[in-house]
Amino acid sequence: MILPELNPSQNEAVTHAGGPLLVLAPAGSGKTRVVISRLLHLFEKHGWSDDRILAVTFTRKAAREMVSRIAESRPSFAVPWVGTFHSVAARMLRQHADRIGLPREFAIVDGPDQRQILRDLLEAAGLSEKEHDPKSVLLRISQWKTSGVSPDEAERTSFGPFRADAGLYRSYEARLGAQKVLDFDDLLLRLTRLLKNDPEVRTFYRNQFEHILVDEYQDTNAAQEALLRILSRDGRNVTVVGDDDQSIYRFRGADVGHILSFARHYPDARRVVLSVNYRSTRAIVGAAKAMISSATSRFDKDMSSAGGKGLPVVLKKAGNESDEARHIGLRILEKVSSGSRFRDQAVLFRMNVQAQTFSRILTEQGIPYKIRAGSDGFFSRREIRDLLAYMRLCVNPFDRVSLSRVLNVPQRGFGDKTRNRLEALADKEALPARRLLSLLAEELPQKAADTARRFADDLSEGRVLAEKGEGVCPLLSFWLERTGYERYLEGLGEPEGTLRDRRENLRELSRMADRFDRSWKAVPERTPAGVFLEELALSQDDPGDTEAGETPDRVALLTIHQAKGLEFRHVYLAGAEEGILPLRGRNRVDVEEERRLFYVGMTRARETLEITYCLTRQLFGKTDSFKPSRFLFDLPREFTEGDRPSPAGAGEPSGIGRSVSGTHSSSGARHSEPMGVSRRSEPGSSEVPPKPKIVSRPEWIGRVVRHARFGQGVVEEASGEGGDLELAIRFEEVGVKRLLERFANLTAD
DNA sequence: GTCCTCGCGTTTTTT
DNA sequence: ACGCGAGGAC
Repeated sequence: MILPELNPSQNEAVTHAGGPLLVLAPAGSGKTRVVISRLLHLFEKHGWSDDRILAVTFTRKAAREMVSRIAESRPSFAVPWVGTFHSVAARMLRQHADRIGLPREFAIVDGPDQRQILRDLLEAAGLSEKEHDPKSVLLRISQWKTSGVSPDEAERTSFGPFRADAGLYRSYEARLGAQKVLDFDDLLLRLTRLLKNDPEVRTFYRNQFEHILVDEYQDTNAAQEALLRILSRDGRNVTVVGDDDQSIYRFRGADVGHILSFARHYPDARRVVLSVNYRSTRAIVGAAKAMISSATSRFDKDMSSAGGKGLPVVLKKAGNESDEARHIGLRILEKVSSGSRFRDQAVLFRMNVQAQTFSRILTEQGIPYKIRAGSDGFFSRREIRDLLAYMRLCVNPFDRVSLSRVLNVPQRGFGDKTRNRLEALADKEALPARRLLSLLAEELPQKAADTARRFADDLSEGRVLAEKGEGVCPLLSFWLERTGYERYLEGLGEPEGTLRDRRENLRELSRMADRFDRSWKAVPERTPAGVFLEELALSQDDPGDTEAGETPDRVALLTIHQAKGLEFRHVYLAGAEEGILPLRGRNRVDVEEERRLFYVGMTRARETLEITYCLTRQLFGKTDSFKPSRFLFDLPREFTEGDRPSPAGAGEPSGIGRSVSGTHSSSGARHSEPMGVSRRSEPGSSEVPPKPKIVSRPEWIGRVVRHARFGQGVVEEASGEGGDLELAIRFEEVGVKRLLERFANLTAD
């Protein structure tokens, strides 16, 4: 097959035959094209039918893009097995649900549901949310689950407050089981377990998929990696594509170690590096390359730009965040007057709060912009969650979270007392909602009992409607009408605007249901509502985001995380300050991940890149002064211009391990304002110290150790830096400490 | 059962 | 600054 438009390494990645393949695809290296070309190449070369290849992505957006790109190239292919890890797993699990005692219509609980379950469990256990923050406990539970630690083991190896967390883990699992629902982790874990225990199913899929391709492999977590391994023929028929430098999701379990050690885990894996950047100018690539090369754990890749030299990366110092925004606004207008559009430009920052200043200032300057809805997105709106809860109860009557949510919405006169009674009944025995309500009715006074029975009847009616399978709209309308939801909203006494928004959201939900019903094709043994709800559960997409067609001419205001995978002609990377980027959180920072984040931000730019930093900034209500980001010192003079920061020696970040700042600053830098002294590199010492070998040491995580002074603790993170093993250990008494294993003198416990 | 006030903590986000 | 949760008042 002739692929004339591909460069040699792209071509190698596309045509590689046999054996595991790792494609290292840095920003702008034509990754998507290579992925699509490879899939088409495999189809054509082998004459496989279109269900013989599995392609997994991390986001639905990426999956959608893959599907449409394939369709563009070869409309004849359907490629049914393209999806997210979770959607693919859900599909396989439903297929074989009977083998593991799951109903085919098992529901999937999302983040807010999980949090609600945990809150209920905390209350039942008499624990406070203060000491057991639901989010962190869930994170902990997720770590336990993904690393294969059972509640029993967790209880054995935990101590202090974690003992209680382990107890919560046990009851959390029990409650999910009783409700016949799975969380996101379960989708992967249960499938992996099924494949492990059931040779028939395992053989079935291993035979079905001639080839498996994984995109954004640097974002895989342990559960996904385990699934990939068992689903594939021991990795023989696997292609993974990714970029270790763009791994920015460690906080949610991604382990860059998977991509870094791919060759170790999959013997005779072939590695192809796509090293030509077709996106950005030489200046941008040069600056980004220099800055990421100071990272400690990465593949040493070469990168070159296929473009022209371009304009230098501009560094700009601003007095405060308003000045910063005003400056960027003016630059945006300059670009527009010289022919660029607003939508060619993007402002990138570390934290969502930073968007507020830009929003205010850009409005003043008359610049159109768009901000992606954050946590107040469509699917976290009360009206949406309420109606979805009603619908979910009809698909899965065991869903306690949904029942509890709508118990008193609209008001039925059920308060805490009634709720507790209901919870107690549900604890005793797993029963469908209508049975629970009938039982409850027996304990209630006449009037309340009638209400409970009416509610139970409504639920039965809704259930019948859902089972009939005539679509989502009838079910939605049923609940809207039966609950008098509009009247309920009116009675809330909220401001006019809020009420209007809520009504508009409900209309949007109806439209979504309508669109779904129109395109709905019968799936054996599944109800439309079940499929609809699964689609929503697996996509927390803002519906506004997915509206196709028009692309309004607006500047994009994005966090760097949101910008991943996107590109813009002109990028403004704002807030390049110590404490912001790298961010200094309450706990500690993972400077390496922050560096990659900075890198991802830089590499979004095609033509121009401007990086700004503020001397002072108002954050959390008070004004503080900030120092320029250490990463700015890694940008070579050759590719930059403007306000190069002068190294300030004082106030190095505390903690063990050398600071990055200064160590790698370009040796020839002249310091216009030599206020600091110490941090200059010796002239001629521009040699970067030899790259330490990797890196992530997952085998340490979860180990219980004893320290002479701090006592007993559990290892939360482990990474090798400069040949040393650095551990983050949570101690019972003193909290999290970061220690070098070499010096800490730890004993196993 | 609902409203109000006080105090605290504050990343990043997908499925 | 601001929102959220806990706890008290009505």
